[in-house]
Amino acid sequence: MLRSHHCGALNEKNSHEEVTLAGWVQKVRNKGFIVWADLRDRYGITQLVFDEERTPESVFKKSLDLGREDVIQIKGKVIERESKNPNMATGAIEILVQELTLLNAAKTPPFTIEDQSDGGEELRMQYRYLDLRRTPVRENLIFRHRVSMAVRNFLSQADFIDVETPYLIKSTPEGARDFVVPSRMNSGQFYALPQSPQTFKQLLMVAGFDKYFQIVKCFRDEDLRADRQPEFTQIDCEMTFVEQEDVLVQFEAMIKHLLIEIKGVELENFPRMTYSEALQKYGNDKPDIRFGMTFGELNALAQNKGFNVFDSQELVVGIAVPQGANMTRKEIDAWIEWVKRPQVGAKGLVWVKCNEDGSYKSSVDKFFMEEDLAQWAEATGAKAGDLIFVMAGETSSTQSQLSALRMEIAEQMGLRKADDFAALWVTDFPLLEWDEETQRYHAMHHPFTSPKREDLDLLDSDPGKVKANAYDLVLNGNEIGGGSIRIHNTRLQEKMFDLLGFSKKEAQEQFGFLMDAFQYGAPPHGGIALGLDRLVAILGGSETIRDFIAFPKNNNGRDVMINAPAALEASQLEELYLKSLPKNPS
RNA sequence: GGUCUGGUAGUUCAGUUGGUUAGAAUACAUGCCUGUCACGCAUGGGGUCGCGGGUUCGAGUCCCGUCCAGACCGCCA
Repeated sequence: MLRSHHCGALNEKNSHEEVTLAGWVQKVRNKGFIVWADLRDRYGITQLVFDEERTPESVFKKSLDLGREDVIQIKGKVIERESKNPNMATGAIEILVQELTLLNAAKTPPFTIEDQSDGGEELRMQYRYLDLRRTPVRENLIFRHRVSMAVRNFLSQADFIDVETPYLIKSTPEGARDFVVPSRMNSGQFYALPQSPQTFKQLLMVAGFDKYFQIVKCFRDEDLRADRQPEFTQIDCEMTFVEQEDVLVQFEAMIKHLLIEIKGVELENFPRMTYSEALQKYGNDKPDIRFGMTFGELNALAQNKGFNVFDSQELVVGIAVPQGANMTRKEIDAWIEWVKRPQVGAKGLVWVKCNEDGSYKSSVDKFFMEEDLAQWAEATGAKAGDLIFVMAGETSSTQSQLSALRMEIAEQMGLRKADDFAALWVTDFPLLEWDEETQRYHAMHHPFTSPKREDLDLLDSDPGKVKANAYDLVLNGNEIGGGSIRIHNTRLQEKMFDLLGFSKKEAQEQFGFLMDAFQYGAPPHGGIALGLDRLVAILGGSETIRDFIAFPKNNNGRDVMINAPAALEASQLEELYLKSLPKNPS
């Protein structure tokens, strides 16, 4: 062993002990007659002292050459400090060094390895192995480890079995774009990386595994976001002989367990909200319910009163901003500009100030009486001192625009607190979604989701109205999981593919194995998949999953450290039966 | 595919209306310092102002294009 202790271990009780330590030089403070060096490892920092009088001369001389991030080993004696540092775990002691070995000298790193680094995002990603030495980044990964272990322990104790499923599978046209991998042994053919182990876990249910889980990488070739990476980790679960209620109860218990174990927070029972209720009240199928500002529909109150902008629209809807009445005209205008940005895309914003004295002042005073505005206040739940923002337009876009405004206002008012947690289930999603572009239905969840029994008749007459046995788990306004009760009947599955525009032949080619399996005694089953990256980030108080991934990709899906993706040599392309492409001039 | 913001010293940033030799902090180097711990003090080196073009007597600054980064919209069964 190169060390007897780690750098967070020693305190007064170890005084006079001879120890051997190894680690990285965090910082050197040279006072002339005496040199201190902070020695760092994963566990902490221990101060080394080199002294003209008490350290052998050759060792003292060597200490003058120590630089940041040098890897060293020292032997010395634990002594009490003359001036102690109460802010450090090891602040009462230091090591009087007798021997110093430079194990590996380090170049000066391009940014400081401190909690508050001077390095920017891009540079730290390029030298991610240095960034990972920083305490906050290291602790994020250790935090992830704790969450992941808590999940494993919980599920294992609940009789779930961890089964690995293949990464080299088959591309399917449904859903996200696939990452594909050319096959050398099968010319012109390609594997695809799984977007989810969906069909495999269903086959495990057919195989009788009863309860399965896997913490597994999934891959989607779509554009990135702060909360989306092309490869990400799911807590993938499936259960046999269950109905929707069983799945919700099981995984609500898991999330509650995690919150207690990881954050010491006890959650109330999760509210249940239907998809349509979520849209009506929050304009969003993943509402943040930690604060109010719920939607108030104003169609009946605001239409046909002479204000043309409202009259022709499908939906007039408002929210009450608490204590918003004292906003200045300039601040209100800034919000109007904000919603008009192309990312939000609203045409405008009507405002009503609910003054403390019970009077109302609005941007539409010409068209509405105070009595009208008082009714709006009631419909949106606005109290004296609040401000009402109103939007009008086509239902779904207006809902999402007002929702964007609601979230941004809450963010700026500090209502989205990182250490405040509220989860809910969103249920009764539509089974299908009409896609204007391709003029056909898409599965809202995925093609294996079962329709609600009471809606089976609608499958032929009005498929768009069919509700699914599908549910999402929402935490603090983020979708952290989604699942469904699956189809386990061949005929229903065939019907589903038919609705989605698959020919019999296509369905057979792509999912024949699954429909075959359903004919050999497939039990009723269902499950859920939770995004581990997002879950960890939110529990850790962030919505940026990159901070909780050891080696994440950047905005363009690149790993700037290893510089991937990259071009292939012509010989390699040939071997894979791929034509060589013109090289990117960069 | 689109919108917005940014790109100036190793790093993080400032740089006014277009006008002298482009600054600060930090990091780095050298020296000093008898208990530092964000040590202190002094000195020093360090710049293709992302790249290309244009306007102008003159461009870090204005215009066009382009590349890179970040956030978002589309997309994400």
